[in-house]
Amino acid sequence: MLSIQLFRQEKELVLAGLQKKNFSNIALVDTIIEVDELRRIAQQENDALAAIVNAASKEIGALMGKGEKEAAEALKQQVAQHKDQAKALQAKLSELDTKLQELLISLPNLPHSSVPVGKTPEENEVVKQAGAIPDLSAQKAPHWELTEQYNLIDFELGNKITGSGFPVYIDKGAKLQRALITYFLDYNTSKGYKEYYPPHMVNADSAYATGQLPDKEGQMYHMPEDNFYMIPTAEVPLTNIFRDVILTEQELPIKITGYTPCFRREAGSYGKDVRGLNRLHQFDKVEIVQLVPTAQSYQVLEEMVAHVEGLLQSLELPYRILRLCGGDMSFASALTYDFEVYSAAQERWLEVSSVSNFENFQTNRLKARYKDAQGKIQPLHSLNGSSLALPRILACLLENKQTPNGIELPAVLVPYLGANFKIQ
RNA sequence: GGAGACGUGUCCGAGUGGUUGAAGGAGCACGCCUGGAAAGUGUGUAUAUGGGAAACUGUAUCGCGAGUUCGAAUCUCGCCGUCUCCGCCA
Repeated sequence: MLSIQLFRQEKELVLAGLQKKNFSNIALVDTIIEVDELRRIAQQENDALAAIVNAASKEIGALMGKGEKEAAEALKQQVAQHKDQAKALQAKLSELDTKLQELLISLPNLPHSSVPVGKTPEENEVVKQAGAIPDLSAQKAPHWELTEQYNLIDFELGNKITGSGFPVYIDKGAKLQRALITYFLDYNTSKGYKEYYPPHMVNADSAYATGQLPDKEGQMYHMPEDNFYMIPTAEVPLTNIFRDVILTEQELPIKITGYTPCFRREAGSYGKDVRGLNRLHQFDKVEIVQLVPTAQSYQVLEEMVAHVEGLLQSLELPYRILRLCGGDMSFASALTYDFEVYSAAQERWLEVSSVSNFENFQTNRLKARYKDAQGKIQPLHSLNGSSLALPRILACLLENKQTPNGIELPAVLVPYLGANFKIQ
């Protein structure tokens, strides 16, 4: 969440940022400033009275110790008079505290100055496009035909077992999936990311800390009996490793990676967007997360972009990099680069990675900080990215690398699939 | 799931209603000592929030939340977690 100091000191900046992010309820900014002022007054009143009561209580203790019972009793009577007022002040303070917290948590992050103005995906800025788009004149089947032809994925079977959007990977399809996950993790760990295998359900505190709650309440699968949420991305458990943690300077930068399945309800999606592997309720993804000192975060963001780009290049896929406009960015992000891979049979770009700098938006909620060499507590910035989301990568590999004689998979996968692995 | 025990600062560990934000020890940091190191020794060593330019200072925090009390780490209730035993089980 945004720091309250920002509202006190840089109101105009907050307003401009929210506008760029296409956030409609701008009036909340004034409400927050008002509530903050009321809260501070309430705290001062509460603290002053508490100080009086505390001092008197100590004196009562001292008098009792000296055996001056009567004086102690008299003072007790006196202090007791403050009781109702003290309770009222406390209640008021905690109410204002809660209210302020709720207000702050409902506001999205502010966009970085380089974020393009815009409301729709069409207004995202293409910063780079690379990789040759294959010539599919000989054969141009969409991946849902290829997966059926080569018996790699059974969508209907998934429908039977669970419902739509839960495909079953079979035989070589399953092995290819496993190979891609392992390759992505190896690639990440070779660049200094430490691997974690986290839980696939999280509690509400974790979902709040990374910003899924309250913003995306309806998008996550919820288990009401235990109040757990199925993770929509590994970002949630991976980032929450550092909730309520004060790191030392030597531990930085934090660079971690993890594979998890991801679960998304995707209510309201339909049509060609959900065909085949394009959009699923359960899919696999390998994630990278970094926690770094604030001054380094934008340089680290570029590093992460280059990291993901290297992975796509090694898979020999045509891709482009977008800088998302204010209206298309996620709730928690300050700057996001999306990676899209060209699906040559569908003739459309599919998002396969999203790399974001959250600045201190998540770390504020997380209470993740570090102690510098002088022992002073300093804020951190958090960043994350997909490296990579599996289904669309699989779809593009199948489509782009199809030939009349089968699928010609990229050479980097040979160590993971074996030299004799052929889809034909 | 049932029964019992327990949950204190970076760690270990005291503390069962009164100057306790919390004894003592370890660790860590800095200083002294040393040719250098170890040992020894001195000092320091939580977080959040409010006030203040700062020094400093108010308040809150002993798993979490509520309650009793002039006063709670200490008493009561609820929740969460850990350990042991039993049950079940991949």
